Amino acid sequence: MSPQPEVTMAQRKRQLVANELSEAALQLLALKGFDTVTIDEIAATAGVSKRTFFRYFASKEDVVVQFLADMGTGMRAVLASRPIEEQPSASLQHTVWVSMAACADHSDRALRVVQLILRTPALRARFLERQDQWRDDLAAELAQRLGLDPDTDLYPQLAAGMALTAFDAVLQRWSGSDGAEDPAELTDRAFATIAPALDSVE
Amino acid sequence: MSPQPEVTMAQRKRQLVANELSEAALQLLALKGFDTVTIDEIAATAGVSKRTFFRYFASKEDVVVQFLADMGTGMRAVLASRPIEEQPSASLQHTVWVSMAACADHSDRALRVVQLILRTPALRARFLERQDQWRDDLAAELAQRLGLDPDTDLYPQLAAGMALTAFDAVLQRWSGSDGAEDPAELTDRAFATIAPALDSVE
DNA sequence: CCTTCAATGGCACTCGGTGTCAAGCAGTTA
DNA sequence: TAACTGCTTGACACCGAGTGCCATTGAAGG
Repeated sequence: MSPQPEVTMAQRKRQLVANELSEAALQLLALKGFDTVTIDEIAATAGVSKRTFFRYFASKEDVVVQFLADMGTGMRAVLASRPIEEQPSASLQHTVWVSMAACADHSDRALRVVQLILRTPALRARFLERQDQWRDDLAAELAQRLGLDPDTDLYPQLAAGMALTAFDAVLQRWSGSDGAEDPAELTDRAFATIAPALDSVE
Repeated sequence: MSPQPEVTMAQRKRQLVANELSEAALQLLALKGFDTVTIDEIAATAGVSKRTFFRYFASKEDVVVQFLADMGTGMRAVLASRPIEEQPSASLQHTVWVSMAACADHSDRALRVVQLILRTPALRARFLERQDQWRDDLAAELAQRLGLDPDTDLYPQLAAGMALTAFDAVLQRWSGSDGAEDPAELTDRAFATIAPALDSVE
């Protein structure tokens, strides 16, 4: 009768502590501001020690930004899954659209997190850092798809940068409207502006 | 007989200490890596105390990134100085071109600094932060020039983002080639790709 | 000569972050 | 039940970044 449910109890407990920590951090940071809240405070609220906090998260910023971790590899995977015949603008638009949809899905938590990130300089900096890595990933994938040499052609890097510029703009509007504006429609509008540059390669 | 040469000796000394600090930091950081060098070390090399270091620079990253400080306001000023009839792509291209030219001018120092920034994660993060502010500035200037409402139109933000994407790509190539590639030519190529999107507004 | 003011150095302190170690506890084997 | 193993935890010491405070110095100025 399910002696080993594939996940040991230790693993479940670990996940539980991570959630506890994450939730405590989010609440405190949103309430009191990023730099007035100490890690001891967060850890104490979650009922663990400061040392344990750092066994789950690498830094104070990471508690908030961590949920964006695999979004980068996710974006590259989505882009890679598009048909090769598709126009770059369409492939990239779909890629951004999927990420926005992921946010809008659990908009309860995602919206709070995004708003906190965008209005907190230290967190926004980490977010930009992540985006920078995503750009490299997308550029590499684009170069491969189009058979371009990323060392001579500027296109992959520029196209990836434009797509993420669109993503950033859409995310900003979406969070600025408290989730009221439609992510899909915003994405459409942004790519309507950008597309002429993305597809101008022959 | 110029009793007050407009600059007091205290001011000159201040500038001198700043240079000393900046030079010591650049040399040590490039030599030993960003995180293995302590601020005490930098200060000692420059012949001052750690406390004095923080009277000149807000953080360890600032010693390196500081020289980019007014580049942002500079870019906005350049954009604002372009004739209004000019196509946005041309105005923005010129704006980026001026910044690159500023780098290429004192390429002795600028190249070292840029290379250090781009290959050091902590410094690159600060650089991205700065760029983020520049984007806001450029977007605001664009919106004003074109009579657009930045709260409804996505164009200003997107156009500014694309221009800075181009700037980033060009800077990366330039520093990657140790200054061998021509900044002006790189800028031309980048904007050749981007321009169709920038001028598609009617 | 005396005053004023800015720059400095030293010191103590907070906080983020890390290495280390001993203790607690689940699961396993005898 | 006892012993062993492996993982998680808390406590402690420690380092470096960054700040507040105060006493000292030295240049400028009356």
